[in-house]
Amino acid sequence: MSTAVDIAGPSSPDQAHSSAKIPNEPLRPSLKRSNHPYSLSHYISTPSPAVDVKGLIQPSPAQEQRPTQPSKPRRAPSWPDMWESPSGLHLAHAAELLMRAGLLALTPATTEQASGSGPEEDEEDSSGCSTDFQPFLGAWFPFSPALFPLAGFQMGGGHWRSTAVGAEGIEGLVAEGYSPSSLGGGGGGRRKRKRCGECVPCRRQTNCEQCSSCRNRKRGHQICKYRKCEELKRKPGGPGFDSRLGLKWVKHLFEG
DNA sequence: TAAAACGTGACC
DNA sequence: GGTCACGTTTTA
Ligand SMILES: [Zn+2]
Ligand SMILES: [Zn+2]
Repeated sequence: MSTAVDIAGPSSPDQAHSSAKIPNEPLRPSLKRSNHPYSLSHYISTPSPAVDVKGLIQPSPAQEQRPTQPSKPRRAPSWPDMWESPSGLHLAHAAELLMRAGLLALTPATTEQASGSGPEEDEEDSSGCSTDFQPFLGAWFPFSPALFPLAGFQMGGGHWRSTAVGAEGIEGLVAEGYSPSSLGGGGGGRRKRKRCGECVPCRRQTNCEQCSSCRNRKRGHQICKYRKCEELKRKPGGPGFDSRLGLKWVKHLFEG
């Protein structure tokens, strides 16, 4: 009874509350593309969406117009980037093994999910983000879904479709790879994950200004609690999962 | 164990 | 150089 309410949270009256920043679009350029036309009532348990929608979604026309790509063509997510786990584990290796075995068919599971033909965004909080891949696993992946978040290989974070899918997928890219500069140049520095941009909190566009994070933004350096990405809330390696074990297992599967 | 504080990566 | 916010460390 709290979760649902939490999400709706202290619906900020309007973006005026969104602190100073959170420029009309709280989401970074790469994010704001995800201009979902959903009727908010989807993610909010509010009897009268019309009202909240205004405050939360804000159909700013400015968002509509896409200036034919920002000056900075967010480089397409190259595989290696996505495979690198935040924990330093190179999923690439595992992936290679998988691909060699023909298991990893990077087919975007977006077929209809993105089509919007189905208003039912079966997006149930966190599960929604990682569900994309579920079919794969269930179908012919010898791994349990729980294995995937293993090496920071979070579907929610680096949505696969981004690579294969067309413009839409790429544009909506939120947590595509990481900046090339930060990848190797950092020198062992751990990279930050990015919000998925699709979960309920991510879709929120305004800060509540009431939660502890909002009130304590100066010191807390945290995003509004109601906007905290569900994916980021999860531990990078999943609860009680040792990523190294995961890789070992993968190798073991293919190399004996 | 959760929350607060802090360091700093990422982006502009 | 400033802001935002993720990840880690410290504190309660
Ligand atoms: Zn808040
Ligand atoms: Zn999210």
